[in-house]
Amino acid sequence: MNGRFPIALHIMTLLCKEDRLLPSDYIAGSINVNPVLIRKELSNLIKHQLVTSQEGKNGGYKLNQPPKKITLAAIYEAVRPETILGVAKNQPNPACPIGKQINQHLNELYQEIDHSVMQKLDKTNLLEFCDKFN
Amino acid sequence: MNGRFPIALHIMTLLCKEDRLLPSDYIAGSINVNPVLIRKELSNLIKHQLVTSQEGKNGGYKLNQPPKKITLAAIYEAVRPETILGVAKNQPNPACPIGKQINQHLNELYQEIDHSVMQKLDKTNLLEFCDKFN
DNA sequence: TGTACTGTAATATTTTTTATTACAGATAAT
DNA sequence: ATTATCTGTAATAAAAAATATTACAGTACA
Repeated sequence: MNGRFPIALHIMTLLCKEDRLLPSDYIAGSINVNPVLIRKELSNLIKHQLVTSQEGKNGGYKLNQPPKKITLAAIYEAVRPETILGVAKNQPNPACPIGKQINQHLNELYQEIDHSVMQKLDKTNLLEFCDKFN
Repeated sequence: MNGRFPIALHIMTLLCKEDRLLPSDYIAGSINVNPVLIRKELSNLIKHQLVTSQEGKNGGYKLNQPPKKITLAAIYEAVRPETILGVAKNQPNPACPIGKQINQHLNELYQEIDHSVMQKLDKTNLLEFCDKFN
């Protein structure tokens, strides 16, 4: 789980709750981060077909699917780093028999964990998550 | 899952595989990071009673329990940050009804996920993990 | 034709992580 | 007992990653 997930989920929650075109500045104001960062994450969410945008005046962003159809797993999937965090940057000593093999075994372990996280996140959809808010 | 876990697991694997007092320099050499970082993580592992140390010449570190008794969950537990990653540093706008509540709901979600990760990690012990190495 | 948006690049700043230096204290070997 | 080799830990530096800022082209509504 990385730092982008809370931002992506926050964005998706806003888009779900306020069922209209929201500009990036509005979203950035709620999350309290820079609008450019939000537009970048929105670009990514568009790429994953979770969001659509409308350019120009009175434009903004909205959900591309009914929130009931969007699982938290799909949101996580969109922000998940391609190489699993914490493994890729390690460069253990290849001369050491343990160091030489550890990343392979770590990757297997991480994939198993990732799988169980996805299963968990797949059980909740965006509408259900949003219903928790007063 | 943070960046300390791979290091902690690598340390524990080395201590398991080489059943003798290992100095921090040796461990650092296998992981390819600075020895002081290793000693810091070892301090933490000692605090969690997974490892013991012997000071002075020919000293070093060794496991404090038989590897069969040490689950990967116990290792993860030792390096898990107290405040859940990615939530604590977010400071959403309290004037926004969504922003005001999001961290609470994120925390609940993260705790659920964390719980399922722990369940998964609880199923493998250090000996089993080490047996995967040739 | 102006205004308010998106999209994106380039750069700067801040934060986090990791490395380095330094040294006191412990203990085994000589 | 003296020396060498460790741990333990603090203080600082450097590197890397995350985030913010600035800038501006393109789009579409009014």
